[in-house]
This record gives sequence, C-alpha cells and structure tokens, in this order.
Amino acid sequence: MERKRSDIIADELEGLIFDGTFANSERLDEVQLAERFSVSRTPIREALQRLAQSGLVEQIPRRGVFVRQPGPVELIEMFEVMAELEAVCARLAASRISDDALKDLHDTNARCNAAVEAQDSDGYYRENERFHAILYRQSGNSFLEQECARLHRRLQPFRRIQLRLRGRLKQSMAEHEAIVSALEDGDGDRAASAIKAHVAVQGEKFHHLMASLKSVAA
Amino acid sequence: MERKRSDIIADELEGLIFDGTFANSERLDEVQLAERFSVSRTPIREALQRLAQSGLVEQIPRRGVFVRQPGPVELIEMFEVMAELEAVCARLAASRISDDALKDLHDTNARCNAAVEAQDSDGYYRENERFHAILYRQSGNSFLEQECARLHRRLQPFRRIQLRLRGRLKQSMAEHEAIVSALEDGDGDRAASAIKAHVAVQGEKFHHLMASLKSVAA
DNA sequence: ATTACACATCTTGTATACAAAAATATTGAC
DNA sequence: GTCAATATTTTTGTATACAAGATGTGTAAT
Repeated sequence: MERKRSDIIADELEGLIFDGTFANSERLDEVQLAERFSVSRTPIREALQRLAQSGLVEQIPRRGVFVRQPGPVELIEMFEVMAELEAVCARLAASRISDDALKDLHDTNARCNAAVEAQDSDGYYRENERFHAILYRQSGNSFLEQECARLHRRLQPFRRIQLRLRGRLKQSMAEHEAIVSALEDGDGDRAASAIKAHVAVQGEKFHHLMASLKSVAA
Repeated sequence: MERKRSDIIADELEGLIFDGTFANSERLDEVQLAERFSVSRTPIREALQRLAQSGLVEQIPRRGVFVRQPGPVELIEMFEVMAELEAVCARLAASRISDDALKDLHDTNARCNAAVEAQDSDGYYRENERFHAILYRQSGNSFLEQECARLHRRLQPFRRIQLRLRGRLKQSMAEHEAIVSALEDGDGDRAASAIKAHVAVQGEKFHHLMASLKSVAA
C-alpha cells in the first residue's frame, strides 16, 4: 500500500517541528515548504491540514498556519490526561491481559534493564515504547489503544527529554516492574496507580520538564 | 473571523453522514460532492481529509474515501472510553469545581427536569449537553475538556437515539442529581462512579444501542 | 464457459492558474 | 515626523488542468 506524498510530508514536517527546526509561533510558508520538498502547494496544504487537526500547528483562516508548541500549562494537562488514560488501560488489562502478553512485558522489561546497564538511552527509549504499546493493546479496547497511541506520540519529544534526567532511567525501570507485578496479581487498582505515578508529571519531573521547555518551545 | 468553504462543507458532510444520507461503506465521490456543493474538488478534498482525521470516513490511498460507521464493538469501546474520561473529569471537578458552576449545574438540571415533564426531548438533549460541557470545563484541565468534547461530539448521534429509550429520561435525570450531589460533597470517587454509570453502555442500554445500530449504520 | 490480457474509462493525486483577502509599501496631508 | 489613505505585493483559498494508478470491459486463448 503506497502512501501519498502529502502523508509523507506531514510526517516529515512533524519531525521538523519536534526537533525544533521550526520555532514556536513561526509561520509555515506554503511556497517555501513546496520548494523545500520539491512539490507543489497542494500536497503541502494537505499535510498542513493534517498537522492542524492533530494540534501541532494552528491554522488561522486566510492568515496561515503557525507552529503551536504547548505551553507549560497545556503540557501538564496533557500528561495528566495521558496518565489517566494509561491508568484505565492498566485497570482493564489487569483482568484481560493474556499470559503471552505478560511474558512479553517481562521480556521487554529485561531488554529495558539491559539498555539501562549499557547506558543505551535510545535502546531504553525503544523498549519503553514497546512496554506502553503492549499495555495499550492489552486493555482489550482498540479504540482506547488508538487514543493512547495518539497522545503518546504527541508527547514523544517531551518524554524523550525527560529520560535524560539523572537517575530517571533506573527509577522508571522500577516503576515498570511495579506495574507488571500488579498486572500479574490481577490487581487493577494497584496497576492503575503504579502507572499513574510512572506517567504523571510531579516532583522532580516537573522542574525538569519546565527546564526542557526552553529547548523545545521557543 | 470568516470560515472557509472547506470547513463548512466538512460540517455539512458530517451531518449527512450522521443522519444516514450516506450509508456505511459507501464511497464518497469527489466530483459528485463537488457538484452537490457547487464548488471544485479542492475544498471537497480538504473537507474529506478532515473527516478522515476524525474517523468518520476512511481514506484508502488512490481508491477513495468510504463512510465508516463504527460497528457494535467499536461503539461499546468508544462509550467505555467516554465513561472513563468523564469519570476523570468528575474526580477532578469534585475538588476543583467553583460555586458558580455548581449553581449552574443545578439550574441546568432544573431545566432538564422541566423538559422531561414537558416531554421535550430536544430540550432535554440541549440541557444534557450543557450539563456535560460544564463538567468537562470544571475538570480544570482544558486539554481534557477538549478531548471529552471531541469524543462526545463523535458519539452524539448514538446518544441521541439512546434517549428515546422509554423511561430513560427520568433515569438519566436521577443520575444527574447523583452526580451533582457527589460533587457538592466533594466526593470524587462517588462522582466518578456515578458518571460512569450514567455514560457506560450496560444493561438495557446495551440492547437498545444494538437495535439502534441498524437505523444508523447500514 | 472461464481465464488472461489488452484496452478504454474513471478516479485520485498533483501541478498550475486565477481570485480574493491580508500584509506591506507608498504617497500625501497635517 | 506622524498619521491616514491608497496602491502594490504577498499569500491564502479555490478552480482548472494534467498525470498516473485503479477499475471495468471486451476479446482471444484454453
């Protein structure tokens, strides 16, 4: 199944916004982007509309589209919602999870641990993604799974920064273990609060997030 | 602030899908729609992309866009997520809600009640919308508020059908009262479970929803 | 009759052209 | 020099034109 150019461009633009190539509040000029990607304005416009829908840019009619990085307040809010959504996943998964998936979580955690030992930040990141993806899936609710994946993706650049916090990797690992342990026991409430603690922005994480904002949002 | 044609068309198309003008799995022909709305294909395509993003239609590259009504399973899933999201709102609102908003909820409920007495289904529907909107707002988390509103809107046609269930209006009213009462007491847990019961598809509601599916999805 | 392939047609995706609104520059009055 | 009104330029939104993939049909071979 071949994707169309506008979809590919949307993904690329997303990346460019995430990595800070486009500063916050910057206007994205259609013709400039068209030149940059060597296409006409049409696929550019389609891509920009997609980004507008997902909230990465704001489209003001007859004025243009502007990069819209979430501010501190909105970020906290998004993480709060993410924590709650994952908590729902965990609670549901506690009773619905399969043995295979539990084993999968264990394996993923093991690889996570290995990455921590090897100081392999990228490796940890990858396995962490997998950990959460499994959890979403095991909620047994595909709609919930999709919504979680969407928000997770949106928060990606900020979470990545958070991981650089000193000692955070080991703590994060311990939290993973606690979550799996609760799931093994079929204890939904404990799994839910464990993952809430894992995801929510609080304590040290809060200050680090605030500091990181300067480097992402302009 | 003037909206552009493609946005207006998107809303109209949404309505046409909701009211069953376009059957499920039906392909939406761009040129036909262009004629229907007396515009070129360009704004039609932009509108269709918006609908695709919000999940109302599925866009298969180089094949076209097809109406995609949620099936029974997906609907249950969506209501489950809605219930959980509203429960989060309620829990947060229990500690954050303002006195003004509480009064507003009371007033809205009173108008709801009046509508029930007058057998005014539309009136009840309108006030019910307001009730939930207030709740979302009082979560104190604007991102959560937006997400709730989005899903709420998506489920609108199905909820509307549910209201026609005999005796449902009075029961729904009682549930509203229970929610407000819990909020007044600042009891987040009680408010959360009250609204979960209010929103979730279970018992009688399940069968009615299944029956209604035939009339909405083809 | 059925299958395979070539051809014709239709539909989507992209490029270009045009129209209208907004932003910017220019001119003139005070 | 400042402000206002107007002209010019940019930029978005829409229409049309074109290219390429998908669909459908007819014909030939088995």
